[in-house]
Amino acid sequence: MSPRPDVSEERRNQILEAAMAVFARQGFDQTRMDDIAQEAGLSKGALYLYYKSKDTIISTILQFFFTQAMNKLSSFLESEEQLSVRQRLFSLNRYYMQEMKWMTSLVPLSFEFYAVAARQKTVRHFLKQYFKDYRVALTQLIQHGIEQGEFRPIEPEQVAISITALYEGLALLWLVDPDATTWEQTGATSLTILLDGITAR
Amino acid sequence: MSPRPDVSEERRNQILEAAMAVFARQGFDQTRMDDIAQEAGLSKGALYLYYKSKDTIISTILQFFFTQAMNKLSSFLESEEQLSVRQRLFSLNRYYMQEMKWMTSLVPLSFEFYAVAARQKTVRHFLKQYFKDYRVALTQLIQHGIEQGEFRPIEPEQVAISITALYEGLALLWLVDPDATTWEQTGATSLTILLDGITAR
Amino acid sequence: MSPRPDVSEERRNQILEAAMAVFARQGFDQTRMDDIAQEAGLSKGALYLYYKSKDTIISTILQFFFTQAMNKLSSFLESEEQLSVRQRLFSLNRYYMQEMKWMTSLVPLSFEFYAVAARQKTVRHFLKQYFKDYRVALTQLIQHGIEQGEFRPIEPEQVAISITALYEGLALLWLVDPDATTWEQTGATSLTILLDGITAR
Amino acid sequence: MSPRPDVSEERRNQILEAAMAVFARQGFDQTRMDDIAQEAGLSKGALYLYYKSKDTIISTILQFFFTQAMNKLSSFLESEEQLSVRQRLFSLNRYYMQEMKWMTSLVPLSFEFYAVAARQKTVRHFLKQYFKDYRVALTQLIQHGIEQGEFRPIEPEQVAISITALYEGLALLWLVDPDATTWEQTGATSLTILLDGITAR
DNA sequence: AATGAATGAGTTTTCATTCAT
DNA sequence: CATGAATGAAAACTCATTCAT
Repeated sequence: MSPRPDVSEERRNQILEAAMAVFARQGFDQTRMDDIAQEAGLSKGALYLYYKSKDTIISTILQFFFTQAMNKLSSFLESEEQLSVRQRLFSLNRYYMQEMKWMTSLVPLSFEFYAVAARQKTVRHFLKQYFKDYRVALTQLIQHGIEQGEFRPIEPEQVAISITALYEGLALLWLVDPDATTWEQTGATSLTILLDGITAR
Repeated sequence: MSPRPDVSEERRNQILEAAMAVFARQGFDQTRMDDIAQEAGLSKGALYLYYKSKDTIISTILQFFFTQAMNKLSSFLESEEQLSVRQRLFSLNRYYMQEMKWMTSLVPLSFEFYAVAARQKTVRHFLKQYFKDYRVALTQLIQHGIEQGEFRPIEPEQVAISITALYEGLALLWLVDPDATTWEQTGATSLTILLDGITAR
Repeated sequence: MSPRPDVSEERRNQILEAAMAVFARQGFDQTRMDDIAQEAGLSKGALYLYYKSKDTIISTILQFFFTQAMNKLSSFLESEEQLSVRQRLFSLNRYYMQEMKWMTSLVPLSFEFYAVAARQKTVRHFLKQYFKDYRVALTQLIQHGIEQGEFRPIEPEQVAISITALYEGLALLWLVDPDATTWEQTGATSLTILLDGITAR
Repeated sequence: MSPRPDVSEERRNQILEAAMAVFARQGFDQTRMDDIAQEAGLSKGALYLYYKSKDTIISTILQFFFTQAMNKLSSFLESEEQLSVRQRLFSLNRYYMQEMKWMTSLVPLSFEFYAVAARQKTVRHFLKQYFKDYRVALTQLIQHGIEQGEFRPIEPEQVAISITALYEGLALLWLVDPDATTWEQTGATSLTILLDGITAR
């Protein structure tokens, strides 16, 4: 009479979120299935009802995490089309700097994956595609800036790479020393310098 | 005095190098003491004659690895004092790009440490100091450039951070996709853009 | 009286047959309650409505399986009383050889029980009784043959044991190598030899 | 100075014997690696120094057990060539009946393997070859008996199968009910009947 | 009656570390 | 100094059984 609602999807997310939290805190290898279970408020056995193995959880997170990051960039670039490229990049910068606060706990996850990428082909290939998509999106934006006369004629892809590298590097420095500087301002300053370097005069 | 030469130091280095190689290949957690012993051509027991534990090996590598990186930067900055700051930075860039080739196998090690830094205070603090030293050194150089009139008056520390972040980010992108671009050129271009952004006009 | 017919017995048999099929295929220990449930087309929970535990299912099968085997022998021996003992044994032989075909899938079950018998007193005792009953029935038949002058005076129980052993042994050889020989003929030949050995001359 | 003797072979046998004892007592699936370790007087870890897995131990036993059984038959058949075939078969019978006593604890092992054979191709194939070798050896002996005029012209292979089946069946009956009869005599009687059935008159 | 989600004790296997030789 | 056999404390994963619905 009362059809039990399907809790599968809910459980899968519940486990995924718990796993992300614990992985970010302890790293993949230092995290026990028991830790995830406890964080999720489930039993160890329940984990295996929804995910085949620890590796499956990890690779599900990999996809979820970077797909979401890419989606955020895409939707950001699609918006505010009336603004100048420079303005849109600064807007993105502010968005990232603000994200930092609640992503505090998730940035470590990125670096877990980067470490794994060095030794696992599948992870490396996935991230390769992610960074490629990221680069392509930024390249288009820079190209647009060149066409609009905002930037001087410069290889747009190289700029895209520079921007990507800059932000990944800043994330690392921030991870290691959150109090070293006022990161919001540092992000803005770095972007300013870089854009000044390509701005048409 | 002692008839036999002390091989302690030799053995310690032998183990360290073997460990670095294997750690870079497999990651800290995926590496067995057996793997290190085999790579070093020693027995597992011998490892414990020279290092108290696996963790001790790891933290010895941490110090060796980043201290060496810092030393390289220092000695680089001390040399070529007759050149312009811009020239010296490009020289450093060439040096790094060239290092990439033989450091191919060691870059993963950095990212192992970055992942660990997220969860271990001691590692994080060590890296914090490393990046601080790095930042200070570059800040001095930039400051010198400003004083020489090469660069416009800009917060030199922010530039130092930007440069550091840029190169760490490039290392990551290169790790994930070594064939994505001509990294030597990309390094140079990125630096060009950045320096163009701060060059006095 | 009850509007709904009692499906209990039906369910119990449904489960038993499913379990026999799966046990024969995978062995007791390698069979999951899930496997039985699936084979029976029921839920895992339903199994526990009709059987207290996996062990209960197994011991119910033990009883069902060998009781049925004994019943078959009994009813066989009771029939064809007008024939000679020799003829009745050959008739039984043909029956067994023909059974082999459809019992193909259940012979493994016997050997599952034989393996268990070695370590579980209750199973061993049950089989002990089964083989005793079997022996007694055959002994009577042989005794009858002696009295009829078909066989020379020989310890009838020893013959009964020999016949039982022979058929159990043939079942094993057939299980291990179904194509080694024409088992129907081998069964007949073996019986011929054995009966020739006790036939009055 | 004192070269440590290689204990590998010793350990491997030590483990094998312990495993055989425990497997015979508890069955393959009911035996824990801990049980074997304890029986062998070693730690669980030590087991894995000498055998890759539980399955490896089992299949090593499979080979050891049946190869040894075959060797015993072979060497038995090669001896006493001056005796009649009948005498040699009775001699073998006495040997087996006497073996029973110390094999008490190992017969269960056979039936463990027979149960596994039903579901594992590799085990089945191994046993298939074993029984084939066994059959061939006995066939030669029977053939010799026919040529010597001891037996009437009868398909020797069928007789070999009958003898093999008879002894395997007797082992089963004995396993289930060691006290049912005087097995030494039953073995002799069974063989007598069977040989009487093929003896030239 | 029936379901199937959830549990958690139990099992195999791994591996850092020790220590007798 | 050096070895490598041995240890045993984990850790991933399984599955009989329970129970809310």
